[in-house]
Amino acid sequence: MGRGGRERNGQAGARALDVAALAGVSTATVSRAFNAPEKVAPEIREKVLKAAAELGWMPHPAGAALASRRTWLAGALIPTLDNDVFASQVGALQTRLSAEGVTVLIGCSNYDADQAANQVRTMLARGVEALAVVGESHRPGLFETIAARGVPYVVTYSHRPGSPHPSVGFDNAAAFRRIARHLLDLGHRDFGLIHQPSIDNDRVVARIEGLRATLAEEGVALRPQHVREGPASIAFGRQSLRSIMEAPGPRPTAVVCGNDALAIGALIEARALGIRVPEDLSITGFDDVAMAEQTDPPLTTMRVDNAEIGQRAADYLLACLAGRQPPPPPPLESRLILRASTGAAARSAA
Amino acid sequence: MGRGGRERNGQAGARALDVAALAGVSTATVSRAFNAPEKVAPEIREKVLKAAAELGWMPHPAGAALASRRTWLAGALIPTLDNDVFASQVGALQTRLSAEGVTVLIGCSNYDADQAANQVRTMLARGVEALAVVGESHRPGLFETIAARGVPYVVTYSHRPGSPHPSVGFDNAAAFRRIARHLLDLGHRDFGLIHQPSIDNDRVVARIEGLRATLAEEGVALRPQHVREGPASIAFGRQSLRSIMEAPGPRPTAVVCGNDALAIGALIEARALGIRVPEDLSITGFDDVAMAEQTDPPLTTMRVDNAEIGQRAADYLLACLAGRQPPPPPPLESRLILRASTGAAARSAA
DNA sequence: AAGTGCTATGTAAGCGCTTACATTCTGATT
DNA sequence: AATCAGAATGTAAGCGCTTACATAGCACTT
Repeated sequence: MGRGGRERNGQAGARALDVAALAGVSTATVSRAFNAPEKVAPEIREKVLKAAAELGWMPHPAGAALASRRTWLAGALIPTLDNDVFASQVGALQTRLSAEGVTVLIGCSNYDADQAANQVRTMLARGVEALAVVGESHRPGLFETIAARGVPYVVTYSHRPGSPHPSVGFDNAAAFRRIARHLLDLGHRDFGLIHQPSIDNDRVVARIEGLRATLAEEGVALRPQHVREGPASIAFGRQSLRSIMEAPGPRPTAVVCGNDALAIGALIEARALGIRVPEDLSITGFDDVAMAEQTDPPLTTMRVDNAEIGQRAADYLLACLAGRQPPPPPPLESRLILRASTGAAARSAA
Repeated sequence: MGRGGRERNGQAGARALDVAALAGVSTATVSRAFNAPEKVAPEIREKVLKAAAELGWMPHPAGAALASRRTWLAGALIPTLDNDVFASQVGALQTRLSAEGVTVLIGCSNYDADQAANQVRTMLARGVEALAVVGESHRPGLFETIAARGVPYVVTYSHRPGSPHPSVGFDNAAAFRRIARHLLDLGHRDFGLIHQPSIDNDRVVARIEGLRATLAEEGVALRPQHVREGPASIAFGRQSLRSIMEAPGPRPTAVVCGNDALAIGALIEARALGIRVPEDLSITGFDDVAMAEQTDPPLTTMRVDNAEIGQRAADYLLACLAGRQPPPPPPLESRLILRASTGAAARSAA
């Protein structure tokens, strides 16, 4: 039988009806004054706005969402907020979307595919109208679920040629091919690799494959004893470099790292071990964090414009929401930043 | 006259009514099966859940919000996502809140008070039921606006004794008093200071005041030519240290930095200038970032557990939402991490 | 046998807004 | 003067859900 006794709670309790009454118009006009100002005569619009201001009224989003079937919500699925790379992507995405009145919901997967799937489910349940998700290695059916809802989405950060998904990012494999080529050109033939966990992480997998493929072109292979996989931390970089250099057999003359934190760790440990960089050993990073140009020697690394990824992803999704059928975005370029941590290969210690 | 021709859009178009029909119950029971399972007989609940699964139905949040007057939305206002300190706070806040079914909306002010006010307005309009905001120096009336809506809030990151707001954070002034005391104890009497922009930033202001106050106790004052204010970057730290050391008159024997990035920059520049740390100059940071223990020499700095701030803020807000009147949270401790960048004062060059 | 207190379910009235369609009013056209 | 197009506004029917209250069913009492 419903609640009966209306009893508005004194607080934030103005409704469109109250504004309409105060302005001497109907609720339809109130709504139009806010959502389609051009359809309301200027002086009436003025009156409505004044009445709304007086009552401190703003359209209640739940009511609006229900009636208009629009939520003005978008979602961003990222591995973690604790990584600059994703934080700045999301930041840019949000800035761009909020300028169009779209609020961004953030979901963190903590690099776990199940959590990712849950977050997406939650966002969908919340009614997001567009979704940006980092990477494309997710639980099977994830993208289908999204598409089945008719929600436009875009993969961010990585751009794999041949991927069935629209994506805004760069080609991770190509980026590492570029690094490999650079080192090969310097004469290196013995390589080490320190990288992040590759499970459920297509970016890391692509990088490793890009590296291996390019080395293979010159008949060079990575030796297992020169490869380390672990947390993307300075500490892991240090410990890995030490154990690689202590491994039996010939030492690598170049160590490729999955990101700058690992590379900085490697650099620090090399110094601690009395290994000269780049004379005895070349080291490369990835990301070009602020610290990379301040290390001694400064770090050769790849730069990617993460804010631009976020922004382009936002633009793409916005275009989809506007009903345009935008072309899949082109890949972004990553750029090799040559600094002093790489140099001509030392005579191999083999 | 309303839309008339119902015409459900094939897609995600199941309603509670459809589920009810399929399960052979009323919509009330469907609702209860989801929101108050204990009030529904187990076998009926089972049937409802199965029917919902079959139709791929989930409660539509706008309808739910409208009817229940609950949005299960909370907001977090931070300066920027581009800073680990805030990113991890938000991350922890979100993890905790989402475990209770609350979705977090993030607003970035970019250190601008007007943007902050706008973001808060937007979040309030979106119907957030609780708010965590970094710092307390905001546009006058901001907190009143929030409180007027009956929305519980908590100030994060800083905890100022005597503040009228509930806050989860540490006492920035006390933290810098601690640093000052440490350096005074080491015999320093000539200080430099490199800090972030202080406008609209109560944390930075409190730190500076804590430092000045403690120095004053020993009759020590900061000389204007030894103070620099600018972006919290490694580069600004470098350039500031150089210009401080080049300033006419006696050089400081200790330089206090507003955060680790500035301190790392100062450390790098000291090395470039041939100034020995800590023999000739002591340097301190703030935050204890991962890099701080890897610098040469490792950096003396203050550690704050940002994840814990986020988590406690979440717990406090959750308690408010549960209708409990939780006591204002106690301040957190920041901890001085003594490393090798600080040492006994050199004989003053005065 | 009738009454009592439970608990599990159903009924139906909104929540606050948008929007299709109806209505009114204007000024231009015939 | 009559007609009509077009613009501005009003009317009122939902959007999909929750929940106060009513009701039915059941196990005990007395």
